[in-house]
Amino acid sequence: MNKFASQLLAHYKKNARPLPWRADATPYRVWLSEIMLQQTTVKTVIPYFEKFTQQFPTVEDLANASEEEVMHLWQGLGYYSRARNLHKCAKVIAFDKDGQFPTTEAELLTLPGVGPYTAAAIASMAFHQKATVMDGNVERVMARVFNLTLPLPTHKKAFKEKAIELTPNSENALYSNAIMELGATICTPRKPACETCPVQSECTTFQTNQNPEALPVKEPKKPKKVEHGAVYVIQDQNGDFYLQKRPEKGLLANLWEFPTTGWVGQSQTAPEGFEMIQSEAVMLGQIRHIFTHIDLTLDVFSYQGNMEAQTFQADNLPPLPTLMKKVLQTAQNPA
DNA sequence: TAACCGTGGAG
DNA sequence: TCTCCAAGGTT
Repeated sequence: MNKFASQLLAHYKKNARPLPWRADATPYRVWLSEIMLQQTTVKTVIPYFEKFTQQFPTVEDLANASEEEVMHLWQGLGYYSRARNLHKCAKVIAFDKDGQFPTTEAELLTLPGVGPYTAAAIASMAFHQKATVMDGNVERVMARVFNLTLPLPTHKKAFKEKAIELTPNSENALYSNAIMELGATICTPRKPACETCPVQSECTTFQTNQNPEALPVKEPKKPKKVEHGAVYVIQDQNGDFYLQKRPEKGLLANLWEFPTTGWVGQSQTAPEGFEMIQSEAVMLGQIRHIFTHIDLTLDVFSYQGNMEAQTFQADNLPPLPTLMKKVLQTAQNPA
């Protein structure tokens, strides 16, 4: 085993964080945690992981749940296509594969919601196969250890080749956890703890006294679209809320929302579709919500009346995305 | 293949 | 307030 891997493993064995999915690393629990951890921090994931494993102790339990139940538990975690793919994948495993996860990277890669990173993670952590996990943490560690200044994401392949070079033949599950934990806790994007790093002797950037915060180099991102619209919090005579389902594809797909106008790129909002109530609706304030690719501002209106949509009691609302929770918050507590 | 797809925290 | 970005995948 190379020196980088052995030093990293020695440190990890003494300092590993006791994460819930590590104690009992069954394929089901590893898979579930890895799907949740896609672009999501450990701290955010933990309560969701606990909820899911309590409600669905096995992949069969998850497969037999309703879509509504799964979406409800996922509420607030974001990237909702992950939840739909999670449910789809559970059904494949439970009903087509006799409850058994495939054990190789190539087979795992065919499952819904499982890409190159997650396939490698499951093969390594659940089945103890040799696989190289490649995520944002590992890219950053490789950039600094080898002082790679090639920009990402164009040169992802070069980073992966370096990561493969360092991957040990034994203790692969521990190593995969260890290198990501290094990136998450020591080799962090800003203010990395190089003084306490277990692999500083193997790190070119540290040894040549260069600035680790400058790495990895990333190509410029496209600016977000700025959009603006209006949302109407409409209550009937009983105080029940009118909600409608969003389209099955696209942003916040298939989730419930307060009725909104279209979103446009100007600062002026036309009450398209709500002309009839616009004159009587009361504007309560604005909310702003930043998505990955959209900077959205909504004018929040309230109105007493009726429309053609489903009503819900205030204390029994369906799963709402965070955007719509902000709308509700504004309606209940106007600025 | 580049665009799309949430949310919360750090600095 | 703004930028970055976190155990990425799909189309």
